[in-house]
Amino acid sequence: MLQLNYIRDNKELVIRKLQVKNFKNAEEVITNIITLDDERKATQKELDDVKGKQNLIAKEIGGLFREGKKEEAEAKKQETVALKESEKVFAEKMSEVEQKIREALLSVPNLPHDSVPLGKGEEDNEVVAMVGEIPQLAEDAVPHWDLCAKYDIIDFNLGNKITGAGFPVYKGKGAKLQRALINFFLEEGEKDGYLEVQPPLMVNEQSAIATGQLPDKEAQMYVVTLDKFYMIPTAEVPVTNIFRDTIVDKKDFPIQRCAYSQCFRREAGSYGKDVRGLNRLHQFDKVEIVCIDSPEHSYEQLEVMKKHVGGLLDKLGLPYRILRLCGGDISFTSALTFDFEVYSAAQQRWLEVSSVSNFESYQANRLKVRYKDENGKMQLCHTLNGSALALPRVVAALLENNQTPEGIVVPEVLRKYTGFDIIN
RNA sequence: GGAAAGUUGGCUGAGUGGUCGAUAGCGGCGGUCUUGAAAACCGUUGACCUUCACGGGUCCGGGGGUUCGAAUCCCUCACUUUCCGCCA
Repeated sequence: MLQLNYIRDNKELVIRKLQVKNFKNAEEVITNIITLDDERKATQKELDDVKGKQNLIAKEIGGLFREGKKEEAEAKKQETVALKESEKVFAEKMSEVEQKIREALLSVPNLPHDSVPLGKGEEDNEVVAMVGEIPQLAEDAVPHWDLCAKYDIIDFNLGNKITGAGFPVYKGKGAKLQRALINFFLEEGEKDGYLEVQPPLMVNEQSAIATGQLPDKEAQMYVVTLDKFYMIPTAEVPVTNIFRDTIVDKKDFPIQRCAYSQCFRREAGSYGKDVRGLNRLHQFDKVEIVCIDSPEHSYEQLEVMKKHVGGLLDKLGLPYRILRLCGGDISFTSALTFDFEVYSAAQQRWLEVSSVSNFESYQANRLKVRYKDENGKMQLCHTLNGSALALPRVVAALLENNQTPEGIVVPEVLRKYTGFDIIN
């Protein structure tokens, strides 16, 4: 959520920036919010006045009773009758206006950073880096879903039987490869100063609202109806909510957390080649990194996080590119996002394996994560997060890119975790 | 699943209808003492809305009610803890 005072002070800038995000009717929506807020202020003043008068009378009555002046006190009581009536009217108007403001603010996305390019969709994203060599595969190279079947390491049909599409069963070396990647990612995180946490996989409604999954993305989550819990779509939700309603110490910046979790996404509306094999799953494994920092340093921290994510891919020997998402493709809550995509050589496709974002104070405003600045003033923190990394597509690329006539070669860095160097 | 007790400021914990935004301790900040630190002592220390300011208002888990007046009484919801039952 944007801060109302910021909108008031920077109306033109806000409207201009919202247009970069292709937000419709920016001018109208923003003008309306300010008008509503003016109304709120006026109403509050009247309400405060009425309450002030009542408080005064109540005190007088208290004094009169103590002095034993009963009749005078009773007379005073009459004075409050009219005040109570108008209090009711103003209070109703107040909550009505506040509700309208809240709804309007929730509908406004975060403002994009100055560096966010204009654009409508993914075709307009800016490629900022290309790292590694695109592997040249043999003529008979096959996509990962064939390799999974050939070596019997990931069984999609079995998952279909047990649950449904998008819930594969990992077997033997496939399962071990999963464990190896998780351990590798977590230990690399620890090396770079991230404290490991293991969060709940279900969250309550409040947590889902705080990080922005509700109300807009409700259809993407699995819901435990009996208890009204939501299966997490990413560890970002529980890990960021660790800090909900807290005042953190600026001495602790940057606060860095990493967490492995399974993630659950309904992925309503997906179809075709996008969902083949490991490309898009309903349940998948991911190590997430979450940071909290001051507004002054959050963009520095974003670079630090990018370096961490890139380092993981370097070590795995996967070719990748980094995209700066354009206004049309960047998420509702993000100010600046870099996507990391690995090249999956048999599919000849780029697959997104990480998304690293700075949310500035947008999430923090809903979460109420604050710190005291040098002057002792309360300030909202900046929150950031990124995948480091999501497993399935990393596995897809590893299988495809490393296939040889003898089998699939396990990257050097993973061997101490897998205990084998080839899948055959 | 059954029963009981709770939810107060950064933390612990008083307060059961009127100078209570709230006693006290811890912690934090400032100071005295000290070469420095610790200890001791003194002072200070909640958030939010509104206002140029003075000031006014809100907040004692959430919501509603009673009352001239609610942290305090009533209703309701949520959560926590303890005991019993069940159990990885």
